Amino acid sequence: MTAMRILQFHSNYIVFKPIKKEIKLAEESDEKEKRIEDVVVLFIAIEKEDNKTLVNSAIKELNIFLKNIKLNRILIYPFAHLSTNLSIPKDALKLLKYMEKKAKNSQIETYRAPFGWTKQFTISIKGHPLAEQSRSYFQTEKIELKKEEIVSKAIQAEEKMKSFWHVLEPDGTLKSVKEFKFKGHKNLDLFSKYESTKLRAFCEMPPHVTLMRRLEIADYEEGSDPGNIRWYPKGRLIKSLLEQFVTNKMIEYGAMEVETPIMYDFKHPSLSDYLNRFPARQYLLNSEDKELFLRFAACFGQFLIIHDTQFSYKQMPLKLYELTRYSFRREKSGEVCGLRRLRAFTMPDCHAFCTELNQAKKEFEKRFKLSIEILNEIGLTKEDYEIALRFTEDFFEENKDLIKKLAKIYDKPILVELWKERFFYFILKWDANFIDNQKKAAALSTDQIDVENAKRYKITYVDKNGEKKYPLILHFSPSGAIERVVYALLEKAFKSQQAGKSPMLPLWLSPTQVRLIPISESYVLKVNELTKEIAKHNIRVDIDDRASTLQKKIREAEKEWVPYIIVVGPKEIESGILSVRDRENNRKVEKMKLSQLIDKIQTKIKNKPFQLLPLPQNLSKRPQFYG
RNA sequence: GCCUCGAUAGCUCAGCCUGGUAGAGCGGCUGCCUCGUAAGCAGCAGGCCGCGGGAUCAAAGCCCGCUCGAGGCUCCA
Repeated sequence: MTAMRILQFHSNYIVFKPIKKEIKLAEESDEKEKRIEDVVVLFIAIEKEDNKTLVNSAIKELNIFLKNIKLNRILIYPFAHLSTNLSIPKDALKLLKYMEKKAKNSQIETYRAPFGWTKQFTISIKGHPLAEQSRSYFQTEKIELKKEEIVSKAIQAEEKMKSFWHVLEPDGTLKSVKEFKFKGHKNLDLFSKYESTKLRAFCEMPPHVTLMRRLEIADYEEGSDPGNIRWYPKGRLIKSLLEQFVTNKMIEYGAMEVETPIMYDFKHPSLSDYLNRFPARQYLLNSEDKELFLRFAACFGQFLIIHDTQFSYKQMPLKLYELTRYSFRREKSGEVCGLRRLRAFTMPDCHAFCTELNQAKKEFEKRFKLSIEILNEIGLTKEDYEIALRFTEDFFEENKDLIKKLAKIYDKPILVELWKERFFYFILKWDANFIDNQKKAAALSTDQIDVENAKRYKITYVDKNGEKKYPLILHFSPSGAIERVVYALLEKAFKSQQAGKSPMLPLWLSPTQVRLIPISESYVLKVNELTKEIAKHNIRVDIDDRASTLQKKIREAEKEWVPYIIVVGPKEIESGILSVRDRENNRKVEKMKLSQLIDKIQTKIKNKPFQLLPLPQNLSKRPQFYG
């Protein structure tokens, strides 16, 4: 069979130097050392049967390859040692020159090492999978046949997976994305484009990263793996409050909180099957004779519990809940970003085991409402996120009632991803997506109806007739990863700042809720009494007792996003009327009694968890974690 | 994981192209000021110029590799 052999390397650089002419026909050369950076080097031996047609198809393939690796530079390097069937030098040189011309004609930056010389070379080859290739170019008919086979298989797989994008209106009508008018739904438009066309915007450091550091919430930890975050006291407080809040909500909903291990035996029979389908993103660790992996969700722990649990239709839907601190996913290094996408994250995860589809649908709807409520109480309203619903054509035809209900509950257009056939383990899924300042979407809450894993984990319940049956499993995260909620709150605050408002966190999450600023040092002692009085009412209050000016202290409190700032001097001490600077109300100073302030705050943070200030009450006693 | 860019004082950054003594502002410390709603004044301390290698008489600077970060690609069970 005729074939042209090319050994192809994507190299960081190649240095070569012609040493000695080998044949009469050798080209002229200056015999100087040449260096070419970031180049695809093609080592070629021209064989007897090689011809222009083969060169043409080689260049064609090469073009595709270059596009793939986003490079446009090649070096044609005659290398006789590749073959024992070399053509005569005259023909070989002719063909090499033809190849050079063809490459140049198709806009490739082309270099060629001289023909007919012994050359010395050093090459540094890149590490990616496509960097080293040996290619053979066959006669044309052969190539086409091969391609056709590949293409038809790819099309089959793609058809199955292909997504059709629609928008579901609150009244339940389904329109294709092309038909839908996005006017007035800017974020949905962005989201649909993000999902379907993968269009990305350009920005510098994500705003929330700058903020999480400046506000001493969280920071990167270089001493760990990328995507593992350090949390400073203020950040730990915020995160802890969110964790408590979501957990309380889930217990109220009727879920039973459990705690399960973070690492599992790689060889466990129920787990290995599932794992081997997705080996790419796991953290693996070896411990003595065991191979373990870190969980990437709470599924394993809860499934293993429920596998050993006796339950019947009478106890269903049965709900288990766990706040995983942490779940681990070894996301690709280029995807890890700030608090948006981590490798170690805190995930509230609740599984509901349902008897059959009707029960699952009912539960699904209940949780959909619950999620919207939870996000809202956290401080993320329907305006802050967009919902996507994903299902198969069949499911939609048979369950329009549920889809319509969901549309009505959300009361805002929903992006729909429709598949011809089921490809994943679920038949229905929704997710809430936050659109950030870089116009990137990040999923928060999500729920799905899983029809595969009960069988895989041998989870059964006993039905009315005493028979063992596989339940449907709902996978629910009421808020999404807690880190991601913090990210969304910070990005939201930045958005409001861009809109000319004072950025802030919700009052119940603000590390300092009230800051007292004594008018001068001589008032510190008296103001301290006031601080204690306010702290008694479960309000996080602190006092700026540092030796600095009043104006500067106010500026710093504003930069810290403190919701209420109170300057205290002789007037306040005598009258008992406080001048309260209210951040939410455009930083206007309002006069009120201490009891009024306490009432106001307590009303606003009613039903939210409380935790004490995690820092010294006196600012003079606080270290500076950042800046 | 790939491509491109970046890393200099606790923070934000200049210097790098064209190699030859390490710079500013903020912050910190000390002193003065004792202040009425977003930056008072002065002085001092603070640097393995991300890490490792190379070429050079000489490297923050040039070359190679690595780590971490950003954008893009890809991916997101």
